[in-house]
Amino acid sequence: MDSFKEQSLVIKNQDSFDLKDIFECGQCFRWEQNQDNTYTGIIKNGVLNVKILKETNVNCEIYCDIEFKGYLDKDIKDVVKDYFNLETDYLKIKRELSNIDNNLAESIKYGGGIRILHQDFWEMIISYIISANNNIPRIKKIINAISQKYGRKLCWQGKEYYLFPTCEELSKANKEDLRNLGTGFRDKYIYQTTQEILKIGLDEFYKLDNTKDIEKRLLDFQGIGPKVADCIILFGLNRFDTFPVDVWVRRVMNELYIHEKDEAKVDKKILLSFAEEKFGSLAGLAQQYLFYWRREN
DNA sequence: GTCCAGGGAATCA
DNA sequence: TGATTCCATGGA
Repeated sequence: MDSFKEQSLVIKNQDSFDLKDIFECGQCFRWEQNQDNTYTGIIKNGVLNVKILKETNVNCEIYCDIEFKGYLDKDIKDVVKDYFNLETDYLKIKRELSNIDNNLAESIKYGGGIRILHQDFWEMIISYIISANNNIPRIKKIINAISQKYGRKLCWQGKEYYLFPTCEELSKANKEDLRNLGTGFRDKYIYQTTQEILKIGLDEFYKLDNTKDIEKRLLDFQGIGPKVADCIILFGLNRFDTFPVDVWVRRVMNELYIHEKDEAKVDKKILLSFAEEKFGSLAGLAQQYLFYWRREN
C-alpha cells in the first residue's frame, strides 16, 4: 500500500538559483513551466512544484510544494536539499571559474542561476541512452511515454503524473514494447542494459572512488559510450570532474579555444585534455555553463 | 527531399 | 587505435 505525503517548504537565502537556468539548461527532461511561472517536475518518487518567493540580486527564497508516493526514507526537506545540491557553494564555484578567462565569465553571467541537479542514477542511465542522436523535445516525449506505461501513477492538484519506472518495472518491457514507445534503434540498448542492471544492481557504482573507474564500468553497458557515461556521472552522481562532449560542447570549445577550421575534425582527445587542464575538477560545471550559453545564443 | 538532433556499435583498414 | 557507416524518428 502506497502512502502519500504532501508538504510545503520554504528555503531562504539561496544563491545561484534561477528556475529557467536550472530546468532549461539541458540537464533534466521531466520539468515543465506552468502559466504562473512555477515549475513542476517529477523526481525519483514524487512530484515537486517550485516557485521563487522573493528575489534579490544575490539570493532568493524558494517555495516547494511536494507530493510523494511510496516509502520515503528521509525527511522531505532533505530530499529537496539533496536534489538541488543546496549544500554546494555556487558563489565560490562561479568566482573560481570566472577567474579562468573571459569566456567562462561571460557564460556564467548568462547562466548564473544554474545548479546541477542530483537526479536519480538509474533514471539518468536510461534517459541518456535515449538522448543519443536525439533532440531534447523528443527525448522528453519518449521518457514520458515510458513512464506512463511502466511507472507508478500519482495525482497532484487534480492532475496525473507518472514516476519514472524502477529497473524492475521497466524490465517487464521487451524490445518491441520499447520500440512502440518511439525509442527507435535505442530499443535494444534500453532492453539489454535494463536486464543487466536487474541482475547486477547498481551498488558497485556508489562504492567506486575514482570517476574514471565509474566511467569504465558504465561503458560496459549497451548504448553507453563516453558522452552518455559522462552525463550520467555528472547528473546522476554530481561528480564535476567529468566533461561530456556533444556537438554543442565541441562547437563552443572549438570556437573559443581550439580554432579548427573544420569543426568535425576537432580531436576529442585534445579537447578533453585541454578541458582537464583548464577547468580541472570543475570541468563538468564549466561544460554546463558553456553548453547553455552557446545553445541559447 | 534533405538535414539535424546532448552518439554508439559494428565493421574495416 | 582511427575513420566510416548505419541506426529510427520527427521536426525544420
